Amino acid sequence: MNDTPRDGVRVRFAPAPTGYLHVGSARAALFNWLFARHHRGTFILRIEDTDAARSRGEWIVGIQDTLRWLGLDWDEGPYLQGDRLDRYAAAAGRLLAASRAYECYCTPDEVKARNDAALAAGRSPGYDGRCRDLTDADREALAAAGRPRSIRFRTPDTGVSSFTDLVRGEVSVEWSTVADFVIVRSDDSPVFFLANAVDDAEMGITHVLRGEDLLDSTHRVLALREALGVEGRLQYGHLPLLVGADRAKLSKRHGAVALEDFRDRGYLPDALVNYLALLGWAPEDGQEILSRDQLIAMFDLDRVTHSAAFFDYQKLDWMTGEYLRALCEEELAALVLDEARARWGEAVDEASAAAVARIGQERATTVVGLVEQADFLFVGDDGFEIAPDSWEQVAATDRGVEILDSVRAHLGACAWDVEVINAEIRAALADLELKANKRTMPLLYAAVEGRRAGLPLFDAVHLLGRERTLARLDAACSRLDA
RNA sequence: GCCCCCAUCGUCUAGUGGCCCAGGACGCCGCCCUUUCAAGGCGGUAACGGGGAUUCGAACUCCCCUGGGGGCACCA
Repeated sequence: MNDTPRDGVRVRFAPAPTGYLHVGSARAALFNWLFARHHRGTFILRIEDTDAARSRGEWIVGIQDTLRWLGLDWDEGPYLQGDRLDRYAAAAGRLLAASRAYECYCTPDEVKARNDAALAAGRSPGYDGRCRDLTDADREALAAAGRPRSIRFRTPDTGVSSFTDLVRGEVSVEWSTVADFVIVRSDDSPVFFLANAVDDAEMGITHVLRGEDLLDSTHRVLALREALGVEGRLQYGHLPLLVGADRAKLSKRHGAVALEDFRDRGYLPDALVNYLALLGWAPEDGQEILSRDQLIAMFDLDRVTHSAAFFDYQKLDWMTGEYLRALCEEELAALVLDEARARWGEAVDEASAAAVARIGQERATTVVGLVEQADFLFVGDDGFEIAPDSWEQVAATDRGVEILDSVRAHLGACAWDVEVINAEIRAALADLELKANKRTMPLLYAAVEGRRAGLPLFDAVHLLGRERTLARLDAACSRLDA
């Protein structure tokens, strides 16, 4: 597959292991992956675990599992920043020696208090530079007094920082509005900016694609690279944010945002990848259903959009349905079996699952939704019940008792074949001069499937078996009669 | 408070000065099909935030306003 020479693209996905993989991060990972694959470059996974207080080993594992589930394979890594602390310390030392950084003895609480005060007074927050020009004597005194020491990067006082964003074009800011920032904590651990700049340089990263929420921090990282004397060029591209219904950055309160949630709800990785790719990017020809290979072939940063995108669960559902319906019977049967066993235990047999897949495929939207429609089949007879709202709507059916009785009689001794069942039920209704339509059928659906709408009734009855079907018809009948 | 980014149907978007009284997709509405509900087919509703400027001509260029979002941590 790869006899074409690489053009040297090296990108990375660098999540902090402080929680599950957020769908917004996954989208960023996907764009990096697509970019790398499109250019036959290298996709690197790097774990930014410099925040010891929030990082957890289990998340490192979880993020990798989820990336694999999504099908985003990486070529290098995972590199853990926790394994590379000496490099960051060395870099900090160089910055200190060159006076590009300085030791700061303000505590986080003090800085925060001063920021709050500034804000309250109508001034801008941001480090006020108190420790910027300390003398050696000052530092000795502060250290002797037992004050903790962090290291801050000295940002330029004047001038403009500017870079060409891969998706937005020229982006610039006045240095005077950018405050000095901490690069090494008082416990000597490196902060994101430092580790990030050092690693991108040492790992030979060529392009960085990340969320727009990191746009402002780019100037600071670029300044760090410059101060560190990094040679190679690094190009940044900032992707539009994913937002919820209120247009705010997508978060937990908007619904499912953890990738595991999508997996648990029966979404397909291919469908999710396809949908995510269309959030902030569109192919030239407007086609929407795209395979991974097509995405890779067509992906182009020039076609990344600039404004925030609303994560539309409805469209995701539609797209998932498209993929489900395109699956072959065996593939869908396997998914149904897994989901049914997750819901109803190992007792669920393969044949039933396969049957559900076969009769439900053309109506499927999600695997979970499909299996829910088949609950009537998997639930034990003592556990079967008719959904209250369905019963309510169906209980008023004209001549309900007669219908149930008639159907019961026709199904009592006929051959057990879908087509025969079909004919018998129609005959049962014909006896009453009724037809199989939306006025009569919902009652039967409710009686047999526990809901007024669901999998095709004749197949459902066939799968359920005569005995169980008759019992349910009886139960519904006596309930209606009461 | 300051800084940055963004601005086409409800939503995702196409559109880079005339092909646009703006195209596609999801959703929604209607019809058809039909054993329910879906799925499917057909049709419909619906948008260039406002104001200037440039131009023979602006959704597309520039400016202002407005609106939305993001950032300003010893989080990333």
